[in-house]
Amino acid sequence: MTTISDGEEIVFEQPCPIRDVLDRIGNQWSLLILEALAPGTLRFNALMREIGDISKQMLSRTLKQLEQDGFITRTLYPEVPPRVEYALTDLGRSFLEPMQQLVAWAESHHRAIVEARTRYQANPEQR
Amino acid sequence: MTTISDGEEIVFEQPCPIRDVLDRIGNQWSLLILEALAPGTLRFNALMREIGDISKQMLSRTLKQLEQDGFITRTLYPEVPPRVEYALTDLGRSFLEPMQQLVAWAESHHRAIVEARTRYQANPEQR
DNA sequence: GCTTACGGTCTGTCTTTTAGACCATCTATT
DNA sequence: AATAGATGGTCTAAAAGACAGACCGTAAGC
Repeated sequence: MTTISDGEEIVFEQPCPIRDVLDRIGNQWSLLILEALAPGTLRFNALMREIGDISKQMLSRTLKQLEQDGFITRTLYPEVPPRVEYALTDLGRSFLEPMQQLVAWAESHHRAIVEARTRYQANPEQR
Repeated sequence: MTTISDGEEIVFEQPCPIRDVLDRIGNQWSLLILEALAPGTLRFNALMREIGDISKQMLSRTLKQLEQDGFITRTLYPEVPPRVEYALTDLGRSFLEPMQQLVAWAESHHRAIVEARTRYQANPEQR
C-alpha cells in the first residue's frame, strides 16, 4: 500500500478497488473467519476452536480489521466473564456469495492442482 | 500448514482443500498476476510493468508457484536476450470465473468498505 | 486455595517480503 | 570505443509480518 504525504496528513492511495479489497480479504484468516461465521454468530473462543490453528493474536487482529471494514459486528456483553459475539453484517453476508463460488472452485479443482504439483516435481529436467 | 511426522517421513496435512488452495491463490500477487494474464500471454518484464509495484523476486517466486500448481505455463525461447512467455492454462482460465466474481464484488462494494472504515475511525468511543 | 474460562494484549522469535545490487549477453546510442 | 539499456532472473541485507506462548483481571467451581 503506497502512502504519500499530502501536506500535513497521510493519504492512502487506492488506485484500484481490487488491491484494496485484496489487502484485507486476500489472506487466509479473513476468509476462514468469514466462512466460520457464515452459519451464525460465534464468540471469540468458539471461533478459535472452529478454525483450529489460528493464534489469539491473529484472530483478534483479523476480527478487528473485518469489523473496521464493515464485514462483521462485534458485540460486547459486559458480563463477567465477558462475552463477545461476532456476527456477519449485510456486507459480510453479501461477500459470502462470491466467496462460496471460490470455495466451490477450490473443492472441485483441488485434485487437478495436486496432480499438477506432482507432475512438476516429477519433471525437474526442463528447469 | 500443519506437518505431522508419520514414522520416518513427513506428511503434509491438507484437511480441507480450501486451506490448500488459499495458501497459494490467497495472496495479493497471485490474483493480480492471474488477472494480468487474463487478456493473454505476457513476458516477464511486461508483467512487472503491468502490475507496477511487484518486486522481481516476488514476481519470479509467485510465477514459479503458479506454474507448479498448473495455473500457468512458462515458455522459454532460447534467444538472446532470452524471451520467456507466461500464459494461463485451462485450469488457470477456469479459475478466472470465480475470480472475476470476486473482483466484481470488490468493485461494487468498495465504496461501502471505505465508508465503514471512515465510520469506524469516527467512533472510537466504543472501543 | 487452586484451576478453569473469558477475551484479549504483550514479548521475543521466526519467517516472509522488500528494495536494490548483481549477472551475462546482445543491440543501439554517443 | 565506450556506454547505456533491455532481457529474465538470483542474491543479500534489512524491514515487516506472523507465531507461540506468557500474562492480565475477574469470577465461578472444586
